[in-house]
Amino acid sequence: MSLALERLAGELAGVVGAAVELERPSDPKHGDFATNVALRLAPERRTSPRELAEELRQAAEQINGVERAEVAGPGFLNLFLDAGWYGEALAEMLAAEGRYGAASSQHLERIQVELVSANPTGPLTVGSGRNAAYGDSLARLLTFGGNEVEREYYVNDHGTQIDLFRASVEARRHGEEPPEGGYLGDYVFEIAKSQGDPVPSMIKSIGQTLEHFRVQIDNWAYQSEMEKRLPALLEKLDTYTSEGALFVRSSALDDEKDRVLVRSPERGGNPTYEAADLAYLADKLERGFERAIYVLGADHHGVREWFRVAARLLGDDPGKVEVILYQLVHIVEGGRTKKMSKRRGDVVLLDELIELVGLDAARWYLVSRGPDQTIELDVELAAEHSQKNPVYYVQYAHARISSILAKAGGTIEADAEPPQELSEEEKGLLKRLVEFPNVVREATERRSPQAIPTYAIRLADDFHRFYHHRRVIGSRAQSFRLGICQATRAVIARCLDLIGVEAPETM
RNA sequence: GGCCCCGUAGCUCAGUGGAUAGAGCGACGGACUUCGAAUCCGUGUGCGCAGGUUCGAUUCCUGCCGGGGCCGCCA
Repeated sequence: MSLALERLAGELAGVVGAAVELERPSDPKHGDFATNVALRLAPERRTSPRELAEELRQAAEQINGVERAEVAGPGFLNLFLDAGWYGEALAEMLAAEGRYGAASSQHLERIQVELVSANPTGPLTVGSGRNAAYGDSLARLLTFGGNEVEREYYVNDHGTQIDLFRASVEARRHGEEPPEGGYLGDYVFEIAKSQGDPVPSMIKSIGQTLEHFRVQIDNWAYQSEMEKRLPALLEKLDTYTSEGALFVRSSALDDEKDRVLVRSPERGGNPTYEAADLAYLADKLERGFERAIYVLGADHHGVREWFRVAARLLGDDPGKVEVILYQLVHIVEGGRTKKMSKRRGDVVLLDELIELVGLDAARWYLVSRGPDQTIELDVELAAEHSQKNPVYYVQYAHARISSILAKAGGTIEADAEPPQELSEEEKGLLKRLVEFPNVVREATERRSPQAIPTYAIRLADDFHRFYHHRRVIGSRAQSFRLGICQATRAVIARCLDLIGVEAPETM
């Protein structure tokens, strides 16, 4: 929470002897900030909520920055703050510069975020784009919070799907149809035009798409490398052979069944994906990550429990493993919905979406929906509406402020005296800015980066309203208002950065 | 059959154990001699259904209805 708000909450907590949370009521009549602490505490204090609130009210009115306090409803305490408090809040934001909103006291960790990890059997789809936009934004939030974060892409470069992909390309090179279960997409024809193993070049092209999408992968891990660690790993595990296949006794650790790690000779004798998962997790944990976050599509829902079991099989803490599932992206064509399939070739590529709606709009769009929500993407509609994407509304506010600050010239006084009486527009905007640290904290804790674009829209909204009603340059409160502009611009820029979107000076 | 996600405005979606549930799109009407009109101001309808927990539930729990997804020696 912002320091100015923390100070208020702290002083109230001192009075009541318990933690106090201050929230911003939706109705301004209910104060600038309010707390329900009396309601929560009344039962254990054996008193009525209103009585407790009244006690708190009298103490609150003695606190510096509180203009007046009211008890309302069943026992809410509503605080009305004076201009001095708003000045304090603004000074804090300006002093913190770009760090405003970054967490200061939480437990920091070394975190790995594994994201995308799509098979290199074709270009990235918008489904992978959703994974990338979500995972990267989460990584940015965690980094902003002070954690040490690494983004990793796990490449399935070995196995049935890869063999089918190579065979499909090879077939097209000879003008033949791909084999049963092979890859039918148009891109296979393109790849078939060039010589050599299509897998390495596909991996390279995926990397380029991600880089263009502003996702910086710190490390690429390869399934084939992980499988090399298997023999040593298998010796340490409780395994047995049945019908020629090697099983691990995972059911002993609450898994729903024992898992095959190495297939029987009749089935090729190759290690399964679960085996590679296990070796890969061992590798992650050995590298010292205190938390391994997997960002996976909802179709991987079945493996969620497996990763936790895997940690236990390795004798490590399953609490270090965090699996985040996001629902799939479906494509809508002519009013009909269908699931994407890379094998069938029913896909919308991430590169296509970017081309169609623009990079910023694509990132904004894909991160704006909560991970639990299925996205139904109508490409035609998306292209048609792209100019109306709220990202431009937010970027416009940033550009507009940049223009004002350029016109005003000079430096901003961090401690500009607030006017005697603040307008509703100034208060509204400042209150929104005061909320920012909480928004960041909750977005991070709840793994909900979509809260950032939502907040950014509200902030831009408050700014545009302020701009229309209150003149900045040439007003008596110019210095203070320039400070507000400066702080607003910094927070908008931060929001956009957290979701990988540009903050333009001009548009 | 077991498990996961969703059901909020005409549409696409936010949101929260609290006081009158929001935004964008769409529709209609206003506002540029003044810091950027990609803007602002105004006009409407809604938490799938039924119970439970709670001072208070759209939010948590259970059941039902409806939609999507996963349950293979596939990845």
